Amino acid sequence: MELSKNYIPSVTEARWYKHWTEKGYFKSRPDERPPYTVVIPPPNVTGVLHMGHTLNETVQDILVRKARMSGFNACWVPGSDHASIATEAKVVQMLKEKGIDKNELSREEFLKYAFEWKDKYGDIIYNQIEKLGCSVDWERVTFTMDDHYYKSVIKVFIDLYNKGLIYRGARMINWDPAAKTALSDEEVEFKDIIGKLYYLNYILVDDEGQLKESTPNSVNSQNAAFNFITIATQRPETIMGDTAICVNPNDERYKHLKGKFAIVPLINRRIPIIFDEYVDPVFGTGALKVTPAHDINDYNLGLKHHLEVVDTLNPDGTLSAAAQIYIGEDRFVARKKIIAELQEKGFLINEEEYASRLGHSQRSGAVVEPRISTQWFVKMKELARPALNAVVDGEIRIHPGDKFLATYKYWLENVKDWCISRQLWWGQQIPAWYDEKGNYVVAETYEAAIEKYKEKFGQQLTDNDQLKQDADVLDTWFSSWLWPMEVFKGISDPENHDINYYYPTSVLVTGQDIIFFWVARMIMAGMHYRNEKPFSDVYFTGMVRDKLGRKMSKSLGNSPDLLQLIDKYGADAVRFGIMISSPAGNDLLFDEASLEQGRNFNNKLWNALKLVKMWEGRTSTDNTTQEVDDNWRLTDETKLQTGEIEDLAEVEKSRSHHIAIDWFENRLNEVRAEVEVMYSQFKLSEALKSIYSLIWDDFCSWYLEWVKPGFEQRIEEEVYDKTVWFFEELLQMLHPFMPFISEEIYHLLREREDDLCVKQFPKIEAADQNILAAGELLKQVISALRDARNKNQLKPKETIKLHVQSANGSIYKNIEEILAKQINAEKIYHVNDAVPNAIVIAVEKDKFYIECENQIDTESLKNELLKDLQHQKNFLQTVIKKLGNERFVANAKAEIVELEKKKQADAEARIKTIEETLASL
RNA sequence: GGGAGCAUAGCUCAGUUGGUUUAGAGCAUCUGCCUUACAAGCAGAGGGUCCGCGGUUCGAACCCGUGUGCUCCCA
Repeated sequence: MELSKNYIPSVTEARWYKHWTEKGYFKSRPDERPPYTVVIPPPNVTGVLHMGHTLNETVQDILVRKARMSGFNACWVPGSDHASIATEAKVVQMLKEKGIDKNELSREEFLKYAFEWKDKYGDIIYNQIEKLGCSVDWERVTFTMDDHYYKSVIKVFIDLYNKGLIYRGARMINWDPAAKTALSDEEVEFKDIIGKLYYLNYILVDDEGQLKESTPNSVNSQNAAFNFITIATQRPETIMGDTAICVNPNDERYKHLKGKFAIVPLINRRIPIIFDEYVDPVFGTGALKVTPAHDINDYNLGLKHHLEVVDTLNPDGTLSAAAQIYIGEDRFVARKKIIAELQEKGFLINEEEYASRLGHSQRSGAVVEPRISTQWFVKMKELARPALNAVVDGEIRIHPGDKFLATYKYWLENVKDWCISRQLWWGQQIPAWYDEKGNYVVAETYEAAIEKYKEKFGQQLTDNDQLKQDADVLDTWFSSWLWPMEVFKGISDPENHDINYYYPTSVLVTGQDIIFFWVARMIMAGMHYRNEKPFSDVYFTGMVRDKLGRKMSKSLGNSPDLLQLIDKYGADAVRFGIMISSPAGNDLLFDEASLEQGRNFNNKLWNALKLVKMWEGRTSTDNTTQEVDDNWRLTDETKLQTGEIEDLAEVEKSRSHHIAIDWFENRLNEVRAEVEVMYSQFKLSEALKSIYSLIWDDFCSWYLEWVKPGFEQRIEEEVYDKTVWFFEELLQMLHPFMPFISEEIYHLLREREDDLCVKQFPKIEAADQNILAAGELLKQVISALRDARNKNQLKPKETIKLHVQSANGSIYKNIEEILAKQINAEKIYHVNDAVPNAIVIAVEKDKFYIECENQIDTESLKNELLKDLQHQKNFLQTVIKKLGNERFVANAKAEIVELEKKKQADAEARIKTIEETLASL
């Protein structure tokens, strides 16, 4: 079979994904194996997968594939989220472009458009998940608005309401004037701004001071007929909502104002001066205007002092009739006009810059208004306690823990009630039913509501129109917090087989930005409804940034298109690129260069395949070592004794191949163990690096070169078989990270029935440290000799004669063949004395002499050796100093002292070698 | 304002209970190679005041204090 020059991902990827799904490898049904369950953090249906998702899905796929290959019944549930606010905004926008006004549609008509939208974008997302190679169970796709899901959300709402954990009430909430809905505290993002502090004069009047017709509604600084109190405010446009001025009771400046009143500029409302320690006398003028309808702190003050609440804003952010002036104008426009008027009329006496933070809606970006509004809330305190304990007690482990544990704890310990109603249509409609007077009952259906109403209010309703359902829907997170349960129908059918088998799930992989929105609340819901954690481990990935460290955003245009990347580099390379630069929990700086590295790695694997395939038909069975037996690793000496082989010289020739095989097998075991530890610590990037290096450096650069037969030469069958086997093992290790190419090469290496995708990992054998050390020494010697060739300008094609002077010459005799091949030596001699007129190299205790025709630059050789000598002597010095320190010898552990002694001996031996080498020059 | 985290090679990061041959990797850089798997490659090299200062210790990249700089969360 002819293999292409380079690996071409596009063809193989589609073919293998189809094969895997046809074979049903990703399908999971409960069985006797232990489950490994992962639920996808549902991407919302508003868009396409961005690089953050790509990282996230890749991490999950690696964990799931690894589990599937390690004896677990792996189940990865895909799905998507209806994303109430975001989707509704997009649908409204889409309708607008079609010339349709949402307000002219009925709820049902609007939802029809929304579901069309969902089908379109849901499919785009699923297509991308597939292209990326994600091994999700496609028969378990769940959407948060699916019928069973919808019903379970309603069921939970009713249940929590009946338990008194959900209530309805008028509270200060965050209002999004663009989306015209309430938001939860978590949906508000604060941004630093440079605002202004405006100093305003309010005219003071006595308590009986009814405003007379003649009272001016302007003051001039020259006009001294009035007394004033000066307040400082950031929001002069809210003065029409002022219902008091508050000062600190201990503030001497204002003590005389007890019982006095002030007049709100422009609208002439008379408001009391109140006293409360809440006010900081140092801030501004020490006098605070109180606007209960538009500030949470003012609202609390208002409750305490029984102040009137005047809401001067409409839901869309324009001024309401209650504002009396600039009615219907946008809050920001009105603000400018009010400032101008205040200035003109002399009320504004000063303004200064002021650093502040302004709340923005996470979804619409609009500046959020604090607003009194009647909404539905979840009482969080009671739900929070078990969720806190689950993490604090270590039942749920967070990775990386040190970073997020404190954040998690703080939030739960200071949790506030959760506003869950949204003034939208896209979502689960709140199951509350009202009569004309506003009395309500909570029930699943209209019929049930009628019954409930009768019970609660003792009234028989005769006419169907008498109860109306709440028009609002629930916060999307109020549905997502049930995700790990309801994807297995754990809420709608709590005792079913699936939920009992798959729950709790194994690991949740998600972004750290939704720790409160989602993670904490899922734990609450899980603890409440199943009395069991929803997952054992939480793995937080970092944020994907561009290579300059900037957040990826549409406006910067620095967010690449996933499908284009896959087209250009292949899915494996994308997965490789994003994982190799993704240290656990840290932000990753995305650079296409790492995808290129992934593509190059594909190619390296491909070429290794080509090399091995070249040997396929060239195996030789004409050798004493042809029989591969279980004891093939026994030393030849042992075999001699047992009579298995009769003559050592006979096997000498293949000896070096055995060393290569021996070494690589142990190296494989060593890395397998390392990778296993990294998996358990979620250090996936590190694991990939280890596998990458094992394949590229150890397998391709060293092992394959060591066993490579000469031009037109045959390869021993045992060596060939072992090589193919090693290759397979490497592909298996790589498979969770790069599933497509590993499967492809696995099948090209050898005709076979099975698939790598579900091949089970072997038991990890311990690595023999002595063999590993021998391999390292060989590599070290080869590198040193190649370096010497380089430095002495020996062309790669020029052959050399190598003389080895070692007290332990047999070591080098055994690896002579490899050594000669690797440094292009035509002949290797073993000597007992220095060889004159040669390039000398000292490695550990051994000396090497390169005999060649070039003029030898003794001077630079000498310098090189002197430099090394100095280094060794300095090192020896520090060791001797340490050992000479009585307190070190007395206090340090015995093995540490022993180690230092060994260091000393080794350094002394190296120094001796170098000195002898120098003497021979 | 409160809290958390980080600072190691040009860049991105490892570095285990403080002792692992006077600090490692990948990428980038430099040198030499079109060597019959691979130039998307091969061989080799250079590169560090472990942020500054002080302390604990026989011994500190690691522990403590402090300063500086960056990032994030919360009000």
